[in-house]
Amino acid sequence: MGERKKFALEQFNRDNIIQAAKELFETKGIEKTTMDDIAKLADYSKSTIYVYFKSKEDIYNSIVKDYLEILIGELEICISQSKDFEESYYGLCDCLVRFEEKYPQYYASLMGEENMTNSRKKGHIPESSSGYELEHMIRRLLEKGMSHEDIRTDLELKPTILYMWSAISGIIQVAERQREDLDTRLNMNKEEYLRFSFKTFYESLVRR
Amino acid sequence: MGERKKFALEQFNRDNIIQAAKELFETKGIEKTTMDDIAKLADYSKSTIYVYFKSKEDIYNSIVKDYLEILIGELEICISQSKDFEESYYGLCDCLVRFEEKYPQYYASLMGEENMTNSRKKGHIPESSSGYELEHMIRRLLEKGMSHEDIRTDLELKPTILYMWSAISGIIQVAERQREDLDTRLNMNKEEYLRFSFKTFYESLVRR
DNA sequence: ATATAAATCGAAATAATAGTACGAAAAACA
DNA sequence: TGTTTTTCGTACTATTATTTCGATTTATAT
Repeated sequence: MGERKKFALEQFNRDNIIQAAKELFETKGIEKTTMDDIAKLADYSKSTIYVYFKSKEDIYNSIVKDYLEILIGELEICISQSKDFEESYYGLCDCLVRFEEKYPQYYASLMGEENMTNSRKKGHIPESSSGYELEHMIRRLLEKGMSHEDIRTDLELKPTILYMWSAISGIIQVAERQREDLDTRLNMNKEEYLRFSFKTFYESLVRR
Repeated sequence: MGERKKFALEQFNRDNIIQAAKELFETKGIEKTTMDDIAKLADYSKSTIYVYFKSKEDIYNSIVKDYLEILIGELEICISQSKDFEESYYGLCDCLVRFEEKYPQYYASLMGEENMTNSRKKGHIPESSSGYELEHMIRRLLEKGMSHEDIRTDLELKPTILYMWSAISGIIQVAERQREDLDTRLNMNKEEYLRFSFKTFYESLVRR
């Protein structure tokens, strides 16, 4: 009987909790947000929170998963609309940069740069490997829309795609980290530096 | 009077504590290592630990700083011994890869990928910006040993150095993260993938 | 050797917070 | 109306970083 309804209700409650947590994580930061905070804002008792999520990390991972889907959605649209490799490439770069700027916290998690509690704890492998999923997704997207005609003939497609992804994510990461210094050192803002790097990299990949 | 001696003693104590912490962090992991553990292993009372370090994070940061110096030392040697840009480049790559494999935990911190407690806490900027120092160092090293003759004439030197650094660090990061999958997907091991990527990138930079 | 100062210790107290326990109250349901 | 499910509230446990502070040991100087 109440199977579907029950499920819907459960989702409803989980969503409320996640919504509250999201807000708090963004304003107070993850570490400073307590389970009591979340309970209060979501207007549930703490016990109830623990009915729907088994831990704070569980909540965090759910949020990350949400953002993963958002990002993947954006990437899919952006790539599917592209006419050729060049458009896909720049679209992808742009998409990632915008996402990183909008949700730096979650971007880092999605990239596998970090977990909630930097759990490099010996032997503790994060259950939600959403971090890795993203890279698989990207590779799938690129493999689909890309052919041997698009890149230099001396490069093998599959390793090149991963290589390309490495470079792009490295560029974005460093650009963000060095944002302050770009101006001083290079007389460039982040925008310009990114354009320069993406372009230089693109041209190095394409057959000339 | 006892100025020099006092300083030496203080260093001695700090070193003992750091030594103990290092051991514990590596065996038990950072989070699972308590201040009591450190005190016991270092054979000091907990109160004394707090005389020399103001927090657990302070200890961690000191350790990271040590590794930063080690890495920088290795890089300096490796680059100063190189005859030309090609050697510097591959030496740098090799150095970083070896370091990353030896001390993955500290490598990540040095790279600014993570702090002890992933302190993306709002407004909390890590005091010890050792993360950023590394990048400056690398840039200095490369700028010194590199000239306009080494890279394509259409590229400006300074932005290119940062761009190069982005790509290298991205490649290493992704290679480590995807280590498991490289075999399945690319029929390559990490070693081979890295060689491929570094080489491809190098050739894209160099004037042909 | 002895008084003074500095370093260290011990042991208890504080504080913060994740997660648990469990009976009572409320809501949904049959 | 009786039964089941959900939610609540409150108190409790457990862990740990960090602080406090008087007592004790060690070094230094007179």
